[in-house]
Amino acid sequence: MTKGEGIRHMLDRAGDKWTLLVIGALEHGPVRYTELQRSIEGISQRMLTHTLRQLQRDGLVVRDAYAEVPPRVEYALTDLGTSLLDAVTVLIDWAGSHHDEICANRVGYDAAREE
Amino acid sequence: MTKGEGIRHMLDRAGDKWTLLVIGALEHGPVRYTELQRSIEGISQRMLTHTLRQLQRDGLVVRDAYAEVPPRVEYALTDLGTSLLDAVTVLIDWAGSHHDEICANRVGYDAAREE
DNA sequence: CCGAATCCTATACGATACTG
DNA sequence: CAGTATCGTATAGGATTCGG
Repeated sequence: MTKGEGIRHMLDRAGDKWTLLVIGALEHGPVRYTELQRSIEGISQRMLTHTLRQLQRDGLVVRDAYAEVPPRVEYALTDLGTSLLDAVTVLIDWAGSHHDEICANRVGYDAAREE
Repeated sequence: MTKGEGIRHMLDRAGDKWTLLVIGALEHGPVRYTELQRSIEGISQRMLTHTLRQLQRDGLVVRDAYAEVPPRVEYALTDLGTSLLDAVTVLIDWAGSHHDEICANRVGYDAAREE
């Protein structure tokens, strides 16, 4: 596989708005549907469900439903999902380290355009 | 910064369709505009220019124009851009390693839905 | 050769309402 | 509690054309 294909493939899975946030929310073990919705600020039911289905389909997340009253459904990372989280952590750390620098660059760039 | 914010911030820079591909294309030193367009398969002029401007603004890429005939413009990664490329490489490798596995999972998932 | 400007479309996403 | 269904919108991005 070429480098370009690798990047494209990765972005197809993780490039949307919520996928990485959902994976991040599952970092510490199984989480219930409602708990996910609370912990991921701003996500709608529609997108939470949709994102979870995508992740299930790719084998990154497993869904476990318990026949109880009230119903309980838990989602958890598979080994594959965990390995993606590890890989993504590097990028998250980079973003955290350089956030201020990038913001400063933007301010400088925009200021230069206005002259 | 929380983990959620870190993920969101990273995706705001790199989550679009072309950013990481452009950065990847600049891996081995300065590249001319037309050369970039050739090496990044499928990119339109509009998106190449737009993506380069974004990267310039964030300080990830520098633009060098030479007053020659014919005109020559070269783009290159800054140190910041190079550091992002390093962080992204981990994710590219992950995608390459697990591409087949994910495809197989999808086939299995879809087959199960059709029963 | 290196773009900018315009037009157009697909789709990702949010809001809302409803169900087992 | 854990979803599904429907609708409306915003925007990313492609195609095309024109300019320095």
